[in-house]
Amino acid sequence: MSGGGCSIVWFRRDLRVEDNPALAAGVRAGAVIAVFIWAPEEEGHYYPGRVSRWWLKQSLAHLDSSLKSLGTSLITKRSTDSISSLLEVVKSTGATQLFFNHLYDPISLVRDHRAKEVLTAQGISVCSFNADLLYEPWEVNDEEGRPFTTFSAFWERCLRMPYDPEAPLLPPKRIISGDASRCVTDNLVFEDESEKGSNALLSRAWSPGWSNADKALATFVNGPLLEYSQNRRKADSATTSFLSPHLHFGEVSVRKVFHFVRIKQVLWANEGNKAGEESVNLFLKSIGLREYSRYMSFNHPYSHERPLLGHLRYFPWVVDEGYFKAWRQGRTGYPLVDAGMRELWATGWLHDRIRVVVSSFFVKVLQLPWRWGMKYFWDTLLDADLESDALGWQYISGTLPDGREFDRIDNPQFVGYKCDPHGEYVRRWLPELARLPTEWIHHPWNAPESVLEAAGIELGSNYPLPIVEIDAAKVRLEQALSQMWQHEAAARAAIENGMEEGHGDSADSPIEFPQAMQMEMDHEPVRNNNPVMVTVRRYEDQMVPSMTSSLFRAEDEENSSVDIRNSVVDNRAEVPTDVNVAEDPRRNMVDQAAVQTARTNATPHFNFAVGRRNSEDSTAESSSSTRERDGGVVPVWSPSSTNYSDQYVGDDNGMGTSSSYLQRHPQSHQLMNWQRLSQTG
DNA sequence: GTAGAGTTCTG
DNA sequence: AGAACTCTA
Repeated sequence: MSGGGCSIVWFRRDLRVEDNPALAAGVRAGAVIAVFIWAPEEEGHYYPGRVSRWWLKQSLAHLDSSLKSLGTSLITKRSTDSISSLLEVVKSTGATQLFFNHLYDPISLVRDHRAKEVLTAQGISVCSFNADLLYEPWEVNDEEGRPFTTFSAFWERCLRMPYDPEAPLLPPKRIISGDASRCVTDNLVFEDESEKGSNALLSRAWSPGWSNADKALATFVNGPLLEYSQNRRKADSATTSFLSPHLHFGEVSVRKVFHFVRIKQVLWANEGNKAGEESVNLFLKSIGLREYSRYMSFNHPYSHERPLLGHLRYFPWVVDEGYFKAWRQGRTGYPLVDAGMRELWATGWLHDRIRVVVSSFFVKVLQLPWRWGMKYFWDTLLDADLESDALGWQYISGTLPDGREFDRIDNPQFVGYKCDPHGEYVRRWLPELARLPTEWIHHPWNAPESVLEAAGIELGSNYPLPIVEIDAAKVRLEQALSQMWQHEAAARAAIENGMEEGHGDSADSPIEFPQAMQMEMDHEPVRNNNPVMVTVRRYEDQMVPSMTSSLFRAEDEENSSVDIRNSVVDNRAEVPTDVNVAEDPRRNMVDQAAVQTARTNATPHFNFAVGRRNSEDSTAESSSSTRERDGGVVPVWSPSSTNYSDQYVGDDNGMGTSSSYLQRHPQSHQLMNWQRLSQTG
């Protein structure tokens, strides 16, 4: 309306027309150009996996048709640099404003900040919004104005915030389309020929797109939610929300989910329905975890690559690609683990409980580096989500103050009888064990020969023996920990002698991904010169030998969508991803301006650590800038504004230099264990 | 009312 | 694994 210049609404992971503040702002301002830019190279290692790309493709098509019915359409751009593409769109449309919604992964924080700077410098007015969280990360602080470092404290605070999360916005009634006639739309390619077959299966189980997300929400709230607290721990029940991929792509807003569910809760509370009330609390907690993952990512933008607590810095991870492969293929010899891994491969989906089982097995029993596992999740999960997965894996690895203790090994056999008491889940995904009685289903290695024979199982032949015994794993873990302690002590001694800097030694650099995975991720169909080769190796590498096509086909023909979905997962996305911000040269630049910005914006970052904390710092300002909802605060984060080493390593290794993070958790289990161990060692 | 066992929960 | 919590005799 004003001036005539139209505005660009930049869609990213907010692929919805309802409760989309950026879109609403665009509509309010006049004519709108809706844009989506596909620039996966910006994600570094974390090029989206096959199933995730499939989802994105569907979701964009859905969004486009919604926009069309409202009066405009989605401009898509294939790019290697989002910001230049934005500039192009600006030039070709004469837009004068840009609206977008916030993201909190490390790459986006940097990119969006830059986008704002660059576009503003071009005279474009840029406004960004919160569309992904109940509260912005910088709104949620403890009494002293510092960010929380444990989930429960964080979540409690969220639930007791003095103001409610914004109420969801209605979809626009219609959109006036800006003139995009001179703006070229690229045809985006999300799958190659070889992927189409596998992808075809997905549409039987899932319906991407914002209005489907809405339906999924309604279905869940009116159905399984009531018994969520009862059923949530069953691996095989269809009682989870199935919202995680929808949430990942922003097809439904958490605020809507929150309000919807809260209304139900009030209703149940009035009826004295205790179970229902409790279910809502539990479900909201998993929403809270998603919320927290963004919070952590914002406050610790390296958390997808490096542990928050550094007490495992010298842990000698097992770098064994054979183990890794056995895990991926579901051939570890532990039925629950194997069933999970095969389900993951076949469907891109896992119940949250099972994610915990397989990742915990990965870290504690196989003792493989958690980033490998996280990366595999990234490649295979339908709801792959960098922040959530980083949080999940760190939790499992015991590198969060409130994570699991590192030296606790979950026994898949016992866990199996808890979350799959009748072995149905195992039998579904491990056909070779289908005839094994429940008594032995989670520990076939103990079954009498006659039972195995009757079930047609020959251990070591058509089903593997345990790849590592649990007892052996315990021993090995203890040894590894004492080894770690020795290194730790040596390093400490070296520092005390002034021999070296505390950081920067080899223990700091992450273990590289195995060759095979590097290949998988580096060779993306779209940008690869030789797609055929790539595709093939990729497929072979991830193929699950014992199920192969037969299972696929069976599932495919008969049991349609419901069945695949039965494998349930709850709404918590657990996928990891990792971007190479750490490699970003900017990280080393001293950029006072950025620091300044960051501070005044009160975006409490990681570590102005101890020193800063005492100085009056930005608390006061922060609360003021905090609530400018519209147009306001972009999550400003700039790698240069943080002192990397301080951030975590220093943090917690217990060496004198330590600063922020762990110091606030002297009581943490991790630390205590660690000290205890240190004496042993 | 209490000791002790059993159960559940833990982000 | 361990704490907290519940049930039982």
